[in-house]
Amino acid sequence: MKLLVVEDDETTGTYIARGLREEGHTVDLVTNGRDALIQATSVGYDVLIVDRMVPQIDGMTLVKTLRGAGNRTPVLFLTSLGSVEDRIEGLTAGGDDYLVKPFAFGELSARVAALARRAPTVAQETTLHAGDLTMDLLSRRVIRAGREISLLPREFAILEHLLRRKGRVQTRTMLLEAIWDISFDPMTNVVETHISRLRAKVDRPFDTDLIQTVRGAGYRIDA
Amino acid sequence: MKLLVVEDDETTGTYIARGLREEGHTVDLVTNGRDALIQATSVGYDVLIVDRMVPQIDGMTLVKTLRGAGNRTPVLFLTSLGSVEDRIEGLTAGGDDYLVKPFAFGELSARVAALARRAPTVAQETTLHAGDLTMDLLSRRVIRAGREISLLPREFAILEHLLRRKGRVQTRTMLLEAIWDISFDPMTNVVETHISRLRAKVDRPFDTDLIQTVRGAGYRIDA
DNA sequence: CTTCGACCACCAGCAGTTTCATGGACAGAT
DNA sequence: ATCTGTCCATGAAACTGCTGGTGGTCGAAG
Repeated sequence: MKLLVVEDDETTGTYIARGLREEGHTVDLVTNGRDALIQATSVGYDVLIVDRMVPQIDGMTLVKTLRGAGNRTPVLFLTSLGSVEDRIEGLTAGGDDYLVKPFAFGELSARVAALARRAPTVAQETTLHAGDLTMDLLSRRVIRAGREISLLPREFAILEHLLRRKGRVQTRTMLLEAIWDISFDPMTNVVETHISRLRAKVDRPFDTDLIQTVRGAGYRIDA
Repeated sequence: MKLLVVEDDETTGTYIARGLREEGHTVDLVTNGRDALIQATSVGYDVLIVDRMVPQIDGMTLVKTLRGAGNRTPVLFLTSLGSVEDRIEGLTAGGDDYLVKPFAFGELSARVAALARRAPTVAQETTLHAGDLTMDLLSRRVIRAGREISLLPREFAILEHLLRRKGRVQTRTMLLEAIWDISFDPMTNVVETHISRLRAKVDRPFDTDLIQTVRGAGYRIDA
């Protein structure tokens, strides 16, 4: 099982990591929130073990950020704070379990195993690609050929939708339902307009066109 | 097996219902979307057979509504013409299969049986093959001998129709009804013209011909 | 067995229609 | 006031159906 431990206290961190490794798991250890975010988004973990109090990005914010980006990896919070409020906050932020220090290693191990069993994880994508274009869902950034492209929210949503369904034609109706959440024909060319604006930013300044029109059907980004 | 047929055309509806009853199934028949919704939610069916175009609530919306309510009954769509857009939606909106009218009853029967078994192969039937040619319905792409062929909507529809009925001769009349949705002779040679254009793209650049003329009858793609 | 005529199929080009792209105007939200 | 989302009008491009000429096929008659 692949685990990430986020703990700034060196002693505690290595102690946990060694214990889990002895149980046969692969363990990465980072000591601050930013590294944790990078690791968690670039590597697929089965469970994250996160100290509430770590430098740069605190554990709570870290998890909220991951959840916001669609990452559903189960999280076990470690904390020396044990107030009821803290627990509630931890659980509602998307953290799946909570362990108050000091704890017996056996309990940690058992909870990690339980979390992993409860939510068999598939590594979550946080970046989407097509050709020389990269979309980072966490930072909400789009880069093409080294240049950053700034997109409006709606444009971002459309591009994300197309990228997630790379190679498949998306009809106007599908887009209307997915992006605008309406299931009827608005009798206008909203979709065309937004596609046009998106193209102006994403395709026009570059040589090759990513967004393709499929006449009589819809739009598509090539695989 | 308990089945619900949603079809507003009386002739077709009773035809389907009788055929299925003769196979030993219990069949309910309704002629509009609202009755269908009521029936489907109050009675447990094994498969729904739904015409795309029915009064009050159209087939598409009906199924979406059911899915939204957590109903996972497999659905077989019946669609007469079917614009390209309609077809793509049918494949991805939660309907498990679709059948283009006119169809052989045997085919309907087989598909219903497959759906009831929840055979995953049916739902994934989004690519059609013949020789070295592959048609991907989702991406709306046709590849032959590694090369991509770009087809116009009508050409695409014809090729799809022929591929779905591989080995069987399709008469001009059948094509007119299936692709153009007209049941009279237009007194022109539309079909020939489009077949010709299709051949120019699909057959001429290659060694062997897929589309064969059956003199005095129609066209066929060999199995 | 060949020839002829009738029929059928093929195909290139044209023109009408439909569909799509785009720039600009406008209204609502922040 | 600025930014965002929507609507509208226009022009361009794509698509479709038709026409008419050409070539091929079949059967019957010579």
